[in-house]
Amino acid sequence: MLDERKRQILDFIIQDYVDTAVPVGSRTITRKYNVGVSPATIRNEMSDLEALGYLEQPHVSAGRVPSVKAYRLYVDDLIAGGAESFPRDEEARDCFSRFLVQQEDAAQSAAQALCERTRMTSLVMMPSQPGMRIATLQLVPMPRGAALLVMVTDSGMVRDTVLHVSSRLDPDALYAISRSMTEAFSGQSVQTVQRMLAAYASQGGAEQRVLDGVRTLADQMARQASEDTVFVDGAHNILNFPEYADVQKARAFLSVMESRKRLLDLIREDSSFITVRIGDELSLPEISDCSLITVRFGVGDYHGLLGVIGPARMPYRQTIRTLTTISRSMTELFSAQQA
Amino acid sequence: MLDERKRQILDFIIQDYVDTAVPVGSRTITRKYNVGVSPATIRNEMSDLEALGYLEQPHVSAGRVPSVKAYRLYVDDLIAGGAESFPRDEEARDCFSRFLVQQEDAAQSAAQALCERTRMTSLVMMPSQPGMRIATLQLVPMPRGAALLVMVTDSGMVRDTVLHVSSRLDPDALYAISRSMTEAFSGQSVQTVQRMLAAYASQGGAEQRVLDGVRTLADQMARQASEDTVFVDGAHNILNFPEYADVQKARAFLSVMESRKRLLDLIREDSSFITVRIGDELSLPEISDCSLITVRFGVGDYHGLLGVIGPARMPYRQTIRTLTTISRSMTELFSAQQA
DNA sequence: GTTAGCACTCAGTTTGAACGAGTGCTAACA
DNA sequence: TGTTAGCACTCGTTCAAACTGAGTGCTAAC
Repeated sequence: MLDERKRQILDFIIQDYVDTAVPVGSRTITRKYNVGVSPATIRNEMSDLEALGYLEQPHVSAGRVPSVKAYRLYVDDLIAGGAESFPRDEEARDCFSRFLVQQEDAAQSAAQALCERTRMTSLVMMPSQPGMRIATLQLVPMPRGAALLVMVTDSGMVRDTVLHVSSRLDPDALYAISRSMTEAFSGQSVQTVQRMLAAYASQGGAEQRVLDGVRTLADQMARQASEDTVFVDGAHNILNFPEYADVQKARAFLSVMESRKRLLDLIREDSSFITVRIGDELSLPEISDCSLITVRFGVGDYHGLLGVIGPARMPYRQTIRTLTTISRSMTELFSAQQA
Repeated sequence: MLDERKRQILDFIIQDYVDTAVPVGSRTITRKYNVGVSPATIRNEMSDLEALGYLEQPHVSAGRVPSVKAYRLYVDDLIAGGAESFPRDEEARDCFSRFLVQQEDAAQSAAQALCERTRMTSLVMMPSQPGMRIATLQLVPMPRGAALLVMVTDSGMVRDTVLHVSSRLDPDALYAISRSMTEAFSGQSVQTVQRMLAAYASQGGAEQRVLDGVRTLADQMARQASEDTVFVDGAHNILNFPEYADVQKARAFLSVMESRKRLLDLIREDSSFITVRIGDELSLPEISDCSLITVRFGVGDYHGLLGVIGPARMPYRQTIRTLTTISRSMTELFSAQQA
C-alpha cells in the first residue's frame, strides 16, 4: 500500500516529531536523515501521504504532523514485529522486594516504577475479585489494651484495623478468640459475613467491638471486591510536555486522572495483551491528543492491567518495552505468590 | 501606629485582593466597601500605607497589593484575637473512622481532609520516634503456605510483610513461633533488633525466612523512626490559582512539594501552636509568593504538624480555622489511642 | 481634613509591517 | 517517468508603534 520510500519518510517524520514536538518540514528531513532525494521530492511524497491521511498540516506554511492513522500504522507494525524481542530486565525485578508483598503494595511500586522509567503518567488496575472468601481472622496484641484485627482472604488480600478490646485479655485469650473467629468465618465470602453481622445489634462490650471490627473490614473488602481499583502515579508529569504548556489543558488532564470512573471507562474494554489507543480512539476530549498503552499482567483468572498515558507523540517502542518488562515482573511475582 | 481608618482600608484591600487576585484601586474600595470618603481620600491613605511598607504597587498605574508586612499584621492580629474562638466541628471527627486507626492512615486522611476543605496543598508531618520499641511480633496464617508477619511497636506503629514459611506449619505452630519471637524481641528497640539480626548469616529454611522478615520490618521501622515522615496532598491544586498560570512556576512549585528534604526544611523549625510564614519568610525562591500555615497536633512527647501551603493571598482566617479544627480531631484521636 | 479635577504614567491590547519557514506548482532535466 | 531547481504564495511569528483605560499624584477649592 505504501511504497518503501513513503514508508521510510513517514517513519522519519514520526521519529522527528516524537523527538521535537515541532511540525516536520521537507528540508528538515533531508538535513537530518539521509533519504538521498531533494526537499522537492520529499514534498511530493509528503503531499501524497497527506492525501492518504497519514499526515496533517496545522496550517499551510507549517511542516507536517503525523495523524492518528500514522501512529496506528507505526504501532501496529511495532507490536506485530517486535513483540517477542522485549528482553528481561533484572533491575525491574528489584523494584519489588525479594519478599512477597501485598498486592496493593506491588501495584503501587509498579506504578512508581513505570512513571519513573517513562516520565509519563502510569496506571495500574487491580481486577475485582467477586468470589473472595475469608481465610483467616486474627487479633494481634497491641499496647494499652488495643489489638490489631487482621483479616486475610484466600486470594491473599490483607486488611487490618485497630480495636480497643480489654487490657485483661492476654495474648493467649486473643489467640483463642482468633481461632474461633477463623473457624466461624473461614471459607465464607465477605458478602456473607457482611450479612451475618448486619443482624447483630450493637450492644457494647469487647466482643461487640471485635465483631464491629470484622464488619468494618468485611465492608472494606466487599467494596474492594466488587469494583476494580486503580492506582495512578506521575499525573503531574504531563506538565513536562509542551503540548500541555497551557494550564487549562493540564488541569483538564489532571481532572481526568483523578476521576476513577473516567479512568475505568478508558481502561476497561480490551482483551489482548497489548492495547494502544491513540488520540480520538480514547473518546475523551480532554485527552484527545494523548495515547494510552495498556498491557496485561497476572496469571489464570487473576490479572490486571498496567498502563501509561502520555502525548500521542510518545516513544512507543520504548514505552511498550518498559510496560512489558514490568508486566512480566508482576506476573512472576503473583505466580510465586500462588505457588 | 496605624489609625482606625488606615487600618480599615488596609483590611479592605487585603480582603479584596484575597478574593480577586487583582491589584486593588482606590475607586474599587469606594465602590465595594462603605468607607464614607471619596477615592481621592483613599488614595492619600493608600499613599501613606505604601510609605509605611504595607502596600506595594506592581507598577505606577496599577492598584495596590498587600505586602508581606501587611499580611503579617493581619495574621498576627487574627491569631492574637481569635485563637479561642475556633469552634468544634463534628463533621471533622467523622473524617476519621470511629474505630481507632493506624497513625499513617490517620495522617493521610487528615491530609485529604485538609486539602478538600482548603482547596490548597496540605502537609502532614509525623514526628520521628527515636525510642521506639517492639511490642509484638505475630505470624498470621495465609493461604498456600504463606504467613503475614506483623510487627507492632509500643507506640502503636504497625508494619507487615508476607513470607513464605512452610505449608506444614499450622496456625498453632505459627502462634507458638510468634510467642517465642515476641518474648525474644519485646521491649527491644528496633535498632537493637537490627543489630541482633545482622549477625545471622542467611542459611535458608523457614526459620531463616521468618528472621529475614523480622529484619526487613525492623529496617523499615528504623528508617521511619530516625526520620520524620511527611505526607503531601493536593499539590496540583496550585494550578487553580491565577498566580500559577505559568506552567514553569507550577512545575517549580510541584518539584518543591516532591522533595521531602526541602519540605522538611520548610516545616521544621517552629515551636508555637500556630505558625504562619509568608512569602520571603519561607526562604525558598520557588514558593516566594506562597504562605505556609502550620499547626501542631498530638499530646505529650508525641506530636506532629499539619500544614497548608497556598498563595500568600489566601483566606487566612478560614484556613487557620480548618487547620485548628483538624488538629483538634487528630489530637483527640491520639489521646484516645494512648488511653 | 476632604474632595473634584486634571495631567500623567504605564501595562495591556490592537494594529500593521517585516520575516521566514514551508508549501505547491511549473518547467526543465536525466 | 521520476527528480529537481526555482519561484510565487501562504500564514504564523515577531516586533514596534499606536491606542486604551485603569489608576495615581498633585493642586486648588471647599
